[in-house]
Amino acid sequence: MFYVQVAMLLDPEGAGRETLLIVGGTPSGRGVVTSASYPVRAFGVRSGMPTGQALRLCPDAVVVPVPRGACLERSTQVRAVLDEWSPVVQAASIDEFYLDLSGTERIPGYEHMEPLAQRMRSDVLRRAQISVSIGGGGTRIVAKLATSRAKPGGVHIVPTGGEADFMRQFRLNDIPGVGPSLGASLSRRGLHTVVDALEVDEEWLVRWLGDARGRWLHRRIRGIDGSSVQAHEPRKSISSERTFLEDVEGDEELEDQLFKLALSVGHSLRRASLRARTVTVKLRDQDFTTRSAARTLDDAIESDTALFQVGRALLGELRRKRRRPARLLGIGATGLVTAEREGQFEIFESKMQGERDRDRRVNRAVDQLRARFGEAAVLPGRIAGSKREDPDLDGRER
DNA sequence: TCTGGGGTCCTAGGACCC
DNA sequence: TCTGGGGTCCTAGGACCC
Repeated sequence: MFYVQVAMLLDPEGAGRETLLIVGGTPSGRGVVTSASYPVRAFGVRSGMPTGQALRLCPDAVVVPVPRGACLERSTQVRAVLDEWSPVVQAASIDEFYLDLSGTERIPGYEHMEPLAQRMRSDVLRRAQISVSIGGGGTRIVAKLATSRAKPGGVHIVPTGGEADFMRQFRLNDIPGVGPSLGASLSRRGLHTVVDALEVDEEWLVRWLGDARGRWLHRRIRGIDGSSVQAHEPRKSISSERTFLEDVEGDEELEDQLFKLALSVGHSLRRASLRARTVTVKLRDQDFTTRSAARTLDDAIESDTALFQVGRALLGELRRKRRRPARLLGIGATGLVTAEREGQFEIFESKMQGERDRDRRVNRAVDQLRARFGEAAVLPGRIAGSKREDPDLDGRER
């Protein structure tokens, strides 16, 4: 419900008054449902569903776009409150956090956790205006499933020692990590519920699902989860992609689009003081075939131009292999290293193949100008050329 | 009913190294 | 003289999550 709550807070007179609210892409475009209010879900609307289909199920629903910036802001606020309640808070997504309360169990028993979680919930609601659900348990997987029992807007604590019993009520599809594919393959073997799967020896799960997955499921359905709560996991990738309103055929237009995406990824990299060693380009053809091409460089890069140059070569490879109108184009950066640490090895500037120090300085200067005077203050020639008549740009800004 | 955008993790095969 | 074994890195694709 996070996206729906933020959309309602953002527009109290409009979306805030709607009971039947869908947050997601426009029905005329190519959007899907990101989230929907509970009354809309009663019509069978689910997230990920094409907005057009959702509106056929619930014709009176109002669709609003995803308020991305506001969601990020609100997520930060929620986290700030949670940080006061637990020394270790891990953000699992924009609207999901794990808190490690180890140590507090010495105070009293689990009965203590229920009122604690209730106070936490009230605090988040009061200070961030977001209603959260809280689940508690001895492992991450149990806590997560407990949260699903707590919804909407409540608390569910699984007592210590009650984990295995708690798991028995779920279907295998409910287990996080069991998606459509694994679910179907379990279903084919007659396994639908946790109770079904508890009957099966680990050896058979391994034989059916492979070593890693078999052992993983065997532990998971017993509520066992080896992973711990980590406060600040470093980012592993930064990407930007776009589904076009209409499929794009021309190579030149694709390159223009790629350039814009590269600007966005470059900006995110520099803001996070990161550089990337690997660049990946993703292309989805008209028939939904999705392909990608990647290249790893000797030196990590952070400038828009370097990202674009590598990306353009990769896009060329993909287009040579298969030439169809493109539905989606994306560019991603992985193999991330912090800009400071990587910088220590830049002894021989002239040997750099990816980008020059000059590229970096130009990009950082442009970032600063944009931060001060707005996004349109400085535009690359490639984009500015087509915007010469843009009324938003007066002479000073150009 | 045509299918978003931001991510993480896993796997399999090939190149390469000692 | 038919063709070891262990390891890392890279690429492409796919499953899965919110």
